[in-house]
Amino acid sequence: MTLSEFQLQQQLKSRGYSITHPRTIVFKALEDKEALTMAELVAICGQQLDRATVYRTVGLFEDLGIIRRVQIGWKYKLELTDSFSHHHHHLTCTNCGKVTPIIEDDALEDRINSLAKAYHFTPSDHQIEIRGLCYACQLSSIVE
Amino acid sequence: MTLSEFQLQQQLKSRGYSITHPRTIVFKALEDKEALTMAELVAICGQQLDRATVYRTVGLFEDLGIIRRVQIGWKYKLELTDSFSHHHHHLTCTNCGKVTPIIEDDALEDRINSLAKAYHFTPSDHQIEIRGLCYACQLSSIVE
DNA sequence: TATTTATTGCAAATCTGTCGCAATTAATCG
DNA sequence: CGATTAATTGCGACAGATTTGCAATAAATA
Repeated sequence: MTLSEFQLQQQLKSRGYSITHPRTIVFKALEDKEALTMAELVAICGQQLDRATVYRTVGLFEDLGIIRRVQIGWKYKLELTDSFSHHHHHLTCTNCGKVTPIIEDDALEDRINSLAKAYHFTPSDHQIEIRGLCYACQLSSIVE
Repeated sequence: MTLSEFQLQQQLKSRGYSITHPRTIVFKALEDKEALTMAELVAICGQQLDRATVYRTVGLFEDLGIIRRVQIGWKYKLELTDSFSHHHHHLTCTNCGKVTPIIEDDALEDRINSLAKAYHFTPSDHQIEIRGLCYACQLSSIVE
């Protein structure tokens, strides 16, 4: 069992939820992966789990702060929250669709927090998506 | 005709699309407004336009860079892009759902652009959503 | 104003996400 | 470990969101 999996079990147990096979499957599907769309997640788990179960599990995990939704391109995707992965943001290539994670940047995080404060907000989470052309697509667009 | 409306017509014409009544209606519905959900937009235009037309127009406007989708809470909303409004981001209250626009902040924008550059990305757009508690909800949560 | 082509409305089809309920599984306790 | 209890799941049905084909209509062009 991975450390994250152990954490998951703690989280569930401490909040009075059972540790079930479906919940473990959904969690593993998201572990150490780039964000997935709901359709992708259902496709991965779908052979073993009912669609409704995947939806219910995602809902529960969101409530528990285990996963969060982030917008990527036109859709939202699901990924583990910072407790189970590393805080990061996303670069999306509008040409090829490739998603690159941006590792945490203190200057950026500080600015975000100052802004929230300036608006009298107590921030709990935030997401940033930068859309544009990745290096490969810039090169190929020059060639064309 | 507003300046923006003129710009819209230029955009459409220069890319070979017709300037139609439905397209004008959808554009006006979004002009000078907070971001709308698709359901809200359909409700506003729905009496004059077919649902399918609203969807098709939104798709076209996204392709043309006239409108963009931003994530607000768990849903996406639609708003005019920077060429037709002012660049801004969003604070979403996770308690009452209120959305507050954050006016442009140079320090933040600079950092975003530097990061994109560091990853060899040519950025075209970006969006930031900060989730948390607004001032009013912080006060009421203390009272409880 | 007539012609040509793009665009729209309509209806049907498809996805997405939700719900109630009976069957199953996990947790608890002896 | 096996029986009991309560939570969870799978299934089928359903409501809402989004897409599509096609005939009717409107915009652009000359």
